[in-house]
Amino acid sequence: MTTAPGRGRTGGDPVTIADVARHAGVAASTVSYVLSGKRAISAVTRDRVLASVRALGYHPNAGARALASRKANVIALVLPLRTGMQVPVVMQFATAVVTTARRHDHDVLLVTSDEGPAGLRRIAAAAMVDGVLLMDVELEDSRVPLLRELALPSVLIGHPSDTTALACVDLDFHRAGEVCVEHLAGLGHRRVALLGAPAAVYARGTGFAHRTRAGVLAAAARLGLDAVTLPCEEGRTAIRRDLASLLDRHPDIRGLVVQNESAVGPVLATLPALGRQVPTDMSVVAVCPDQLAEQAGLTCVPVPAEEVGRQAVTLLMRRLRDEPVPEVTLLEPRLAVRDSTAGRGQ
Amino acid sequence: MTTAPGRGRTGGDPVTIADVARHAGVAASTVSYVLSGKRAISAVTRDRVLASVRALGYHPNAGARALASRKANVIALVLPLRTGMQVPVVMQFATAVVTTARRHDHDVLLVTSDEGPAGLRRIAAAAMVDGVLLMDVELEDSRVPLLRELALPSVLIGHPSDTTALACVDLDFHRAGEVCVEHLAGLGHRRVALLGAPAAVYARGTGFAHRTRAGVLAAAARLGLDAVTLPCEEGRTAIRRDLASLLDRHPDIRGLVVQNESAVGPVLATLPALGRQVPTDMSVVAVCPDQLAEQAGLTCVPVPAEEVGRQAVTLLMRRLRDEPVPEVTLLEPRLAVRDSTAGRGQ
DNA sequence: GGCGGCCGTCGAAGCGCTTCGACATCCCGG
DNA sequence: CCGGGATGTCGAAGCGCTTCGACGGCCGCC
Repeated sequence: MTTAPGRGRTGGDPVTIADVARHAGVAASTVSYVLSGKRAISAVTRDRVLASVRALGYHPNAGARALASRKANVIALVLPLRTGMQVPVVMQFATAVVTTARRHDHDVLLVTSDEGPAGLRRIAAAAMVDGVLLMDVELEDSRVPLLRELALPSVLIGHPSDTTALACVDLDFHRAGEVCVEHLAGLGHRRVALLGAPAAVYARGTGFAHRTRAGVLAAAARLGLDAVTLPCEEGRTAIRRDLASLLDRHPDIRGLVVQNESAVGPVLATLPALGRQVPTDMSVVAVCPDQLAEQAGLTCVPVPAEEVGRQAVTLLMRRLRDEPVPEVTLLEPRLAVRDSTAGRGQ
Repeated sequence: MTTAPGRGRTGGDPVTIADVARHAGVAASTVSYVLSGKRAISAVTRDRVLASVRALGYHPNAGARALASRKANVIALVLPLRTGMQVPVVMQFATAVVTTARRHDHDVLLVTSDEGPAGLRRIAAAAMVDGVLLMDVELEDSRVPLLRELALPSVLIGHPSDTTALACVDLDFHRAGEVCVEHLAGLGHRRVALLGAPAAVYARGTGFAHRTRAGVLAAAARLGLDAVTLPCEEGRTAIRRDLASLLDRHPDIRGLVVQNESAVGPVLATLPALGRQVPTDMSVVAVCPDQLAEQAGLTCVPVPAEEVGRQAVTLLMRRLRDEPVPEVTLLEPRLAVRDSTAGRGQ
């Protein structure tokens, strides 16, 4: 225990690997090898070094480590921080990402999409991160070619149209759409509608919106149901209007699939006002965060944000180790049946 | 334009400062000084260097820079990623932080509170960040003494009881509570109630909850109103129950202050069911994200998440430059009057 | 009994950058 | 016409870490 005078664990005096080496009576490289496990070290030396590490409160300097090893031990999380997105989902997702990354001894750098490709370029060129997690990927996403060009290990949340040489994780929204319709069909409903995302989201070519719609239509066709789909804007009054006009044009619809987080509440609030009790007159099933649906007693296909986050990080870590990963990982949707759906005549 | 063969801007070949120096025909240190502006450089040299920087697509290696300059140009954003928090607020806040930080040429490392003090220690000791933004600070927060000990530049969002040697930013929740009550009083209401955060939040000693309550009570006392305050749990049914029991015990309440994001919707939905039309029978004013209130046509004191985020980063940057900053920065609440409040007899 | 091989450790060479002191060069004033 | 302060540039010394090659000691094997 030869602690140099003045050496404490508190601010001001960063403990270096040389300090640890001196304290343990070994070479700095030995300390490094103990910590990284990249060479065999005798048990007795290892214990002595580890004891010194603890005694001095040593944490390797991130910059030096990154410089020497060419790994930052940081991943970037690129979030679509435009407002109006699926906020709680993003949050849950971010939590899962950070937690999982920490478990793999990595930290998370938060990057907003609106820095755009330049942001990615910068992050990559500065070697600030070893890999990237990209959220809210659109069908034709401008960042995708860039990722290929930069040869930056990445995992996408979402599902661009060309997934070659990428790694993507997503809920199987196509299947989710099918599951909703199958559920409604199983309850005996023959006419259903999808109240989808805002028109702008479809226009942007956002994968999940398109895929859900396709799934709804596919299942409807397969099961011989009548299905109509329409986008749905945000805001109480817009929703009310869209819903009213839908029911006006198709008064015999008995099943509603809602894929629009912010519409769930208003839809449930508006239906009774339009003379439809849920679930007696109208079955409602949503694709939305489970938290939201649970509160409202809503049958839904939850968006498994946490699971997606964990998977994404796991895949990225695998990529960082140069292990092969599947191009597309789709999570199987599950249906949580609650009180908002019921059979005909119940 | 002597580009070494094979040197491109794409993946694989990091461009170093030496490359730029060679390309521009100057010493590496000159390039550094051009980029940092820390020494005078002649216009002609500067332009030549900058041209080379652009031509080669040079971005300084973050690790090397951090190592040599002892600044990471990164700040940590410590978020309370426990669920059930004010999700959209957190998101808005995070957006503002990232955007503002980028404007100051800093990046943002996302850290979860649940790594706790150890996380802060690690980040600080590894010199990964130059400073820390701490959200969701409680009255007696265990991280506060640690911050002082680590001498880590920081800005707190929230307002612990002892702010000595700290820098805190927050909405003036005390004043917000007052503003709500003053508004209700101005409309002629004499009996008001505060439907607050979940009991657990008070128990945790969360500043904003306590302060709002204090503000409500202070204004009520000052203006001679009857005020009752009670916590409010989350979840539709709990809210309904709490609200019903409140109105049962105090049927003559005509003004309601709601400070619970997740309660806003259910409260508005439940009041008519309990025989109170808004605003005819009951005026409702909330302290919540404006987005939420706007949707519901609710009079509110918005939580200015963006503004707080910007301010926090600005203060932190100032701290990093060793400039003095005020210990407490309180943002003046403003009232957004909408359709949920009205005078008696209207 | 000697030698090849393995194990455990060390020293040194960078990683790419900043920064300090040194050194020209130029211009001004005396 | 020369000294001296700006002014502009350079070279070298690290920053703290990883990693490579080297090397001594030990064991087991022929």
